[in-house]
Amino acid sequence: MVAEQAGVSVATVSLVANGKTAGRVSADNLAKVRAAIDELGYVVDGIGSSLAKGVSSIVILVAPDISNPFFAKVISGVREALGADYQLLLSVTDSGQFPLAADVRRLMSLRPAGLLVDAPNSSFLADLSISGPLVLLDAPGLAEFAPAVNLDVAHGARQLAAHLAAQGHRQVAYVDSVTGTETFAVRRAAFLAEAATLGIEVAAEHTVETTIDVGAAAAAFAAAWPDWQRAGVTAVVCSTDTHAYGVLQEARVAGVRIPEELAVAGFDDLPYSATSSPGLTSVHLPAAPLGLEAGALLRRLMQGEVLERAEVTLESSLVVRGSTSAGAI
Amino acid sequence: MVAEQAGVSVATVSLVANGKTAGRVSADNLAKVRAAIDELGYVVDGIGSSLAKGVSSIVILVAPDISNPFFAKVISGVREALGADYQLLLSVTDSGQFPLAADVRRLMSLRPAGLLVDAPNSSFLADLSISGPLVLLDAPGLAEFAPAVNLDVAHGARQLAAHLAAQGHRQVAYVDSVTGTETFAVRRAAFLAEAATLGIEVAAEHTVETTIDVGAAAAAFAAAWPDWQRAGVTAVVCSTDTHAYGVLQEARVAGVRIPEELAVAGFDDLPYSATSSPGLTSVHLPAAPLGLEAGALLRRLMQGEVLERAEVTLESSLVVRGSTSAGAI
DNA sequence: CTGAAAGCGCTTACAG
DNA sequence: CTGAAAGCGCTTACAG
Repeated sequence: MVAEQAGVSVATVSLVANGKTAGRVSADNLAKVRAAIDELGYVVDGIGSSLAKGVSSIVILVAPDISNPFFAKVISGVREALGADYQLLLSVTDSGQFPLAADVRRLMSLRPAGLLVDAPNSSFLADLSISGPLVLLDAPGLAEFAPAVNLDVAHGARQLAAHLAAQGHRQVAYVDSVTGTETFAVRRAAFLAEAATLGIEVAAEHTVETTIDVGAAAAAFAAAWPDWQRAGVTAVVCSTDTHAYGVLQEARVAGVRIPEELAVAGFDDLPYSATSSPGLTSVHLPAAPLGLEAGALLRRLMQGEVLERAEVTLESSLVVRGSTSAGAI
Repeated sequence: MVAEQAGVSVATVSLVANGKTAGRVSADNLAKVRAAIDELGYVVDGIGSSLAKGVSSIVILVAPDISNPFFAKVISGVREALGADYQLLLSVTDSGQFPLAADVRRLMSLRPAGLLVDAPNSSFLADLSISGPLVLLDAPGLAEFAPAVNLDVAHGARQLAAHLAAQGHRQVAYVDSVTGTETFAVRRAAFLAEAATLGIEVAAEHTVETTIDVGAAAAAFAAAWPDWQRAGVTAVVCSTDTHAYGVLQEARVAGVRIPEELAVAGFDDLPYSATSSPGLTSVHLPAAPLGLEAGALLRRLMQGEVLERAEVTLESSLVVRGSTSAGAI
């Protein structure tokens, strides 16, 4: 250890570097060591430190889809909550695909201080069996596995159903996501349930599923629209805004007038939804607070607190724009 | 080391786990160790391994703006090139902000096998002084620091100038990005130079700068448009599509007809650019190839090859859509 | 308050 | 082909 140039033992340097000097290092030595550290530009070796301590200062965020702009806000929330003590690293997979539990286990061999898992499905969590600090994001119904911060997407979904009903829609189509993530099941179930009570029919044959991709959604809509139109469908709800962009795109190509001929709505309220023409009606999800709460929870866990079955739920709400309402932008 | 249950030494297990058995482990022992590993679900501890070897199997990708959907494709290209031998971790910062060299130095204490740095500026690289395998992405003019994979954005920029000139525009405004990334300087310089030779004027007072954010761009445009309009500006070029979305949004609010009254174009060709209404004319940048080439280069470096001043340049090209051409979608 | 020593889990010459 | 041993850079009881 180079910083012994301060004329003290490695033990003392370690104490200083870790700020554990309270009543254990003389002011004199403290100053000498600090000077040496500054001078040499010494940085504690993360690997050696991690091995000795048993954990690193890394927090790993596992997520199936970082390409989603929604996610950038979640990340900045997490970073804010975690502060400078921990390094946030993203485990990325091909978009929409969840990593294999085996991959995560390999990540765990880096001894992260904590793990954040976004939008997991239950089989993934069951496979995982992780011991360290773990917080789930957007994992409805999975609070049994670990503390979770969830979004009440159901609330927004019901608002959306009410909005469409108020606009007079009676036959509605649904574009679902193929990923087996719980949140999509909740979005759909909540919307369908509320729609049913309001006299809106969402026929099984008016439901399609695609990956979370503009092109895929556009193609699916193109294939389905003739049937839907014939059946009197006047609105389509998409499980994500990304799907909705595909529908808007294809609708423009096909000359379908939005919202007069077809109303379109999505979930997520991505930044572009305010920009598209017409603006996209969407269920707004609080991305930054999601990251912030999850980061705060994980932090407490990493500091040794015991949080059993902690579950925070954040509200969602409908933002109405021109894609469902001729009056709006 | 638990897997000694195979009845061999830790050394032998290590050999097997690292696939270095060629002529060093008997078939008999090989089988026994493999069986034990499978049975116990043993995973080599990354920390211990890294400490002994001196490097980990982590590749860190440092980037100023992962919220950009463009980036998702870059990442998937990198992953594809890197394969299963390396774990890709993203170092995230607040969007648009580049990490401090000090932060990166702390990351380096994780002993990554390699480093990928996207869109750096030269002062960041000068501060960095990294020794291990390092590849730059989208770092025009910085090939002196490390092997780099660049995008020939200048080519697309010139095409854009030619396109606008052909459409008869003579007074054009420019919306730049505030981040000090080289690529933005190149985009602007190439566009301005070509525009000048084609008789297009881009007055200094018709240039604004904002962060890469739809809202910020919209606000800047709203403030500038009255002046621009008075001065006869008929087209605005944005340094990113994200800026252009803000312009489109605000133009709609202000009742400016696109492209008749104002033509709008951007750079990046993000997925949403095909979806907006009108579609956004944009300089297409090959995202996935960028990641793929950079990953391949880094891989060679990590395997010990020496690549001096390697520089790969990928082409850009203009995609014309309705925002600059009434005939297009 | 301070330092010598053990130990974290591995890998790699080295001797056999 | 195989195993005992040293060492990677740190941290943390422990003895002084």
